[in-house]
This record gives sequence, C-alpha cells and structure tokens, in this order.
Amino acid sequence: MALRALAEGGVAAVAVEPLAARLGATKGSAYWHFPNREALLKATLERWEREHTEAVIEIVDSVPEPLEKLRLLFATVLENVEDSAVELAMLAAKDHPAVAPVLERVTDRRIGYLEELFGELGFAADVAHQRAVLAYSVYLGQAQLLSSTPQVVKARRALLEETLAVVMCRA
Amino acid sequence: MALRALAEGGVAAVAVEPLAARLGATKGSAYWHFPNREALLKATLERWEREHTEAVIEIVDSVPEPLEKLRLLFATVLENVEDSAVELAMLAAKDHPAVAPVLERVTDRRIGYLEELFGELGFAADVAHQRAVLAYSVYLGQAQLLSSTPQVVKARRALLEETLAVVMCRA
DNA sequence: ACAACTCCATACGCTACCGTACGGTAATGG
DNA sequence: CCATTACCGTACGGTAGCGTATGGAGTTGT
Repeated sequence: MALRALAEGGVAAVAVEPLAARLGATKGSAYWHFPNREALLKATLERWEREHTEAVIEIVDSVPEPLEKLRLLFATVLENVEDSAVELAMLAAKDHPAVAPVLERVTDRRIGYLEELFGELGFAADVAHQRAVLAYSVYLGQAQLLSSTPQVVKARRALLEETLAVVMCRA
Repeated sequence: MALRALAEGGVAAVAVEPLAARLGATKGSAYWHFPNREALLKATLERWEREHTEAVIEIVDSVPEPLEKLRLLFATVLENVEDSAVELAMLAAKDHPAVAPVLERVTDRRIGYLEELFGELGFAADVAHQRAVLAYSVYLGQAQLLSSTPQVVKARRALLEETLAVVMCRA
C-alpha cells in the first residue's frame, strides 16, 4: 500500500495522514505501528529493496547462457519500464537521508551483477565495468524517457533489439 | 536565482517565501512581480528552456564534421553532468502541470537533433531514431547515476570513450 | 505641488502535514 | 473476573507554505 503510494506520488506521498486516510484509518492507528514518519518511509523503502532487486537477479540467473541472461534481463526490465515508478521516485528523492543508503545498495548490487555478466561474456574487467555502467544508464534513461515523454519513443521492440546489439557489440 | 534554487532543491524549492527570504525580500514584493507561485515557476522553467538547449546545439553545430559534432556534444554534456541538476529536477517533477510541457519540448528538440546527427553519419532513418533515443537515454542515465551514486562510476574518461564507441558502432 | 503609479513590507487567514495526549474498546491470561 | 495489553479514535498544538489586504515610501507626470 505504501509502495503503491510511493510509486504514484513519490516519497512525499509516503506520509502518515494521507496513507491512513487511504486505508480508512486514522493517524492514531498509524502512530501505534510506526514511531514516526521517517520509520514508515524506511520500512517501505527496505521492503522494496528486499523484494525487487534480488528477485529479478534470481530469475535471470537461472538461465545458463550468459548472453541469454543479459537478453532476458534487458527484455524483462525494459519491456515493463512502466512499473519502474518506484525507481524513479527513489532517484527523484536521492538526497533524502532515508533514500540515499537504499539507493546506493541497490545500484551497487545491480551494476555489480551486470559487471559479472559482461565478464562472463569475455569482456576484460575494466571494459566489463564500463559496459555495466553503460547498460544500467540506458535502463535508467529509458525508464525516465518512457515515463516522462513516452511519445518520443517510436518502435519499442526495435529499440530493444538495437539496445541489446549496441550494448554487447565488440568495438 | 530561482534557477539555482531549482537545481538545489527541485521544483519544491521554487517557492515564494523561501526565495523571497533568500533574496532578503518579503512575500509582498514577490507577489507584486508574479501573480502566484505557478507563474513564478513557469517563468523559471521557460527561462531555463530558452537558455540551455539551443545554446549547446548552436555551439556543437558550428563544427563541420558530423562525427566530431557528436563527439563534442557527448564530451560537453557528459563531462559536466554535475550541472545537469536542473534536468534531474525537471524529470523528478515530470507530472507537475507546469513542468510537463517544457520537458516535452526540450526532449523532442534534443532527440530530434540527435536523430539529425545520426542521419548525417549515414544511419538509416529508423536506426538513426533508435540511436538518438539510446544516446539520450545514456545521457539521462549517467546524469542520474553520477548525481545519486557517483562512487559506482570508476573511470569517467574511459567511460566516455567507451560510450562514444558503443553508441556509434555499426552493428 | 499633488496625483498616480511602482515597488515593497507587515499582518492576517487558510491548508496540509507532523507529532503528542489521552480516552475508549476488545481480547487475553492469570 | 478483572487487569493488562493491543489497537484505534478524537482532539490538540506546532510549522511551512500559499494567497490577500492594506498601507507606506519613492518616483514620475502634469
């Protein structure tokens, strides 16, 4: 519930009174379960952290071929960018003291995993790192674009193919 | 001044009372120059729109070689991502009614220009479009990464080279 | 010289949210 | 059976920002 609010209205929407109202409850109830707003927000963010990064990695990692892993990862993640709303909300609140540490851990984990994959594909360590950063940048950028100005992107299927080809190209 | 506030504190910081205080003035003064907060914000955003997209395009476009244009564009824009704070603030507020139209115009213009450049480089129209979206995604993504979790990016110079190579590669 | 206009300040009411105080109900366990 | 505990509600005070009312000071036009 708080996650839905986070996705829809950003960090500002994870607030005591609006959420209580949404649940048909009152502040009194909310302040029983959470000492303050900060704690509510922290719980929401950490729940998201637990549920949304490791899950995708596990699914993708069950595929044997590293090239197929990358393909599946990009397909999964780029085809449902619409539900990266939480990611965008976190990025938008990157300076918030409760958000920053979670964001950092998630980013590290994801780029680390990508680095692994590019390593398995035969790229040298430093290049693998650059490709990982590049790939993750493409993901973040496309998530932003598709959510803020979706009309600029014409053929999403073709774009996915082009993205895969370009990110994995030897050059 | 309002632009500085926008860069530092996001759209929420472009508010009447904080800005007035910052200027050593009072609300009374502010409400003389602007009918309301909405108008102040709109003026700030449109000022940024005028000053920050066309300027870069003009500089870059003065170079003759299309390949050098792209190189200069990426170098310019990726080496000072730190001052894309306003961009990020706008993306973070993409749903705000005053922000959305500006964001849309700027994005269209930039991707359109990139499309032109990739066309000049010999890419077919549809591929040029995909590359443009890709390149702009990389920019947005890297801006996000470098501002939210800069420590994940190891060698920025090398990353720039890799980015250029990958985005322009034939594949 | 005085009227009108420009620009700024003080003071007020309004709203949304945070956080606290405290009282009520319902279940439970000794 | 009644006291403790878990849970929820109402009511209050506090803060930050929006917007309005109103008056004062400096400038300008005639």
